[in-house]
Amino acid sequence: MDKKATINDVAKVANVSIATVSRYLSNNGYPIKEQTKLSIKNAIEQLSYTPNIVGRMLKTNKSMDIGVIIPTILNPYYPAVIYGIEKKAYEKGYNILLCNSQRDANRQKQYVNTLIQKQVKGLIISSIGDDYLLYSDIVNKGIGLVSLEDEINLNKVGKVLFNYEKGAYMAVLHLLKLGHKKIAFLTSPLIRKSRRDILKGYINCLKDNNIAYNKVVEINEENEYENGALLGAKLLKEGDLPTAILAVNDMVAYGIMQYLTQNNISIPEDMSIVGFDDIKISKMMNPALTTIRQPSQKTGELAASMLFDILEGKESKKILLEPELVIRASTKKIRGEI
Amino acid sequence: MDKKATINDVAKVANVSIATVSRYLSNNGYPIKEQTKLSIKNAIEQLSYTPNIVGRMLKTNKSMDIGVIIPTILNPYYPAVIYGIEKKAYEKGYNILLCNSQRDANRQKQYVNTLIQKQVKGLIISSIGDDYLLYSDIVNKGIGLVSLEDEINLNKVGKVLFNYEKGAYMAVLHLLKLGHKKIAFLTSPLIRKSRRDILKGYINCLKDNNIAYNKVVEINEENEYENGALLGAKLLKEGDLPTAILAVNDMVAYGIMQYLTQNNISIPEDMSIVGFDDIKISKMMNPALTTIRQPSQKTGELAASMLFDILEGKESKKILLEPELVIRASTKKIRGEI
DNA sequence: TTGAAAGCGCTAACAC
DNA sequence: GTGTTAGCGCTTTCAA
Repeated sequence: MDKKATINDVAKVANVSIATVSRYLSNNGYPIKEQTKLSIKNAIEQLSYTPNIVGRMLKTNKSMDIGVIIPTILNPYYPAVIYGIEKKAYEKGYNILLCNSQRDANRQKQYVNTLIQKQVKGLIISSIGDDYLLYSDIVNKGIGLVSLEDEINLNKVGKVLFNYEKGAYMAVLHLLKLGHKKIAFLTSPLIRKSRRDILKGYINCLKDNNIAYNKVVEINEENEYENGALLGAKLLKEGDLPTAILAVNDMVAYGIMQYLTQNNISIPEDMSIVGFDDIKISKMMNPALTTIRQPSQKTGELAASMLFDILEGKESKKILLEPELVIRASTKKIRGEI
Repeated sequence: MDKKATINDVAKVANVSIATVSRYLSNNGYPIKEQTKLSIKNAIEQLSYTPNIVGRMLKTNKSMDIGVIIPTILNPYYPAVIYGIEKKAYEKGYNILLCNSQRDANRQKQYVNTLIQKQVKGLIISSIGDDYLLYSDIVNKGIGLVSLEDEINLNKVGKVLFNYEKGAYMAVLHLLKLGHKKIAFLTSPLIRKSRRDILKGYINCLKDNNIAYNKVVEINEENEYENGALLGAKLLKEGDLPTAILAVNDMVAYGIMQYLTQNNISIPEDMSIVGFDDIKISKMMNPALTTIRQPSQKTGELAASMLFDILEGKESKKILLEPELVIRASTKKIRGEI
């Protein structure tokens, strides 16, 4: 492997100064003689020179990277968000440094610090925990910050939020209308505001409709795909079964469905279930999942657009996306109801 | 926003030289008086100083970024690969610059060049096209390169491959054993070697078993989720229907299944279908998808490990992962067969 | 139209 | 133990 060529090498070969080469590269209309251009062009090809952006960054302090921190790429909701972000970023010439926090506050903090050190221009984060010192440090350093889902309630931080509470309310209402009176909420650890908001919506809807029965089944650890089975098992063990379930998200709903089916509880005949997210495959499941739609790709696009607005000096905004109930086949009228 | 503090500011506040601060930061056992350490520590906190890695990179030429280029993050196979890569990268302290080529050779080239400019130490790519000039440029610049799926047949390039041909062969054999004699292959554009290898396996298995019927349905464009419906429609229009289908991947299989079901062709009663990949959700589909397992997360881990080995000066390797047939409920004996 | 040179933030060789 | 300084690759001001 040859050592990488630098602008100096190009200048030497082309027999011009590095300033001229730099001007040629920046291609900003600065007048250069055609012949000079040509010899620089040749030198670049000959050396297969690629500019070192690090040199430029140090000089201009202009990075073209943004950081994206998500809980886990294994839940298909997030790839869709990333897709939206990348779409906008690509248009603007930005690259994405992708980090999975694995819902670990320490790991998240580590990543944030690394990203700051790497001089990212902006950061889009679906955050875990509420380390406001960390967040305000980001902002104070002039790094654009946009929060997803769990709001970071700070000035100058863009927010793309979702009305989780209302979504849960709609889901439970749907079940009530189908005649269900025993509805449980099965959830991963309630360590995120978004999840606690879903719980709120669940509780409020029951209260508003004078339903006494409520059952919240929570597990202690994030186990990704296994969450559903754990929750299903815990539910069965506790007894006093519900007739319907609200799951904290679609992936968990799948796990629960699979577990219950294996245990001879059929869906929706014996148990109705509503998910949360509406990831792409939910409509292809069988039974197709009734769920609350959270627009993932749009969330990503909005977040990226907002970030770039902030970087261009515009005010940070707060967008609240509204839920939509998507009724499919995993919910039905309770047995005996007409 | 305050301007970011630099090592100079810290030195000034702590009343020491920048060299001492640098030594303090590098934390490599170089002796520093405890008291000096303390005042530097205080200065850093006071200024909420974060080291600028760009300065260090320029000096040491040691980046801690690797690039990852995949076709599309919307196919859940790739998030799983990324998960594997990130796991290993995190252990090594590397960050990931994520790029979706969208299966566009130009876009891929653009991303590669950007990544080179950004001085990534290595690159893991599920490549599109065969721009060998581009690939050898990467290697010549001393950047570690590992190719996934479609082999980049160059020296010093690590390869994590999968036996697509054998996988397809196994899938078709499975269908033949179930009594199917009319088996079609439905595929996205055959622009990738991996897809053409699947085609080969399909053809060879039919040939080896003296089956005359063969039908390859290919569409012209990548349409992500809509591929399946397009393929299903094209299949029905052509007539002379098969009794079983091999799909180029699971996502496409879902699309086909959905389309056929909507058109009153039930699976597996009227049509058997085999997918390719075995993404997580395939076992949760209904009918659960019979498919060829391609170990996604492991692919990512192996690729990352191999890349880091290359960066440490070890020989590049070639790993061929073997397929596994996962029989579920989307395939059954043909009508009339015992 | 071009070149010389300062300097971005940092590390490391060398000096004390 | 600590400081001085050159220089990494680049942009940009100033001068010619």
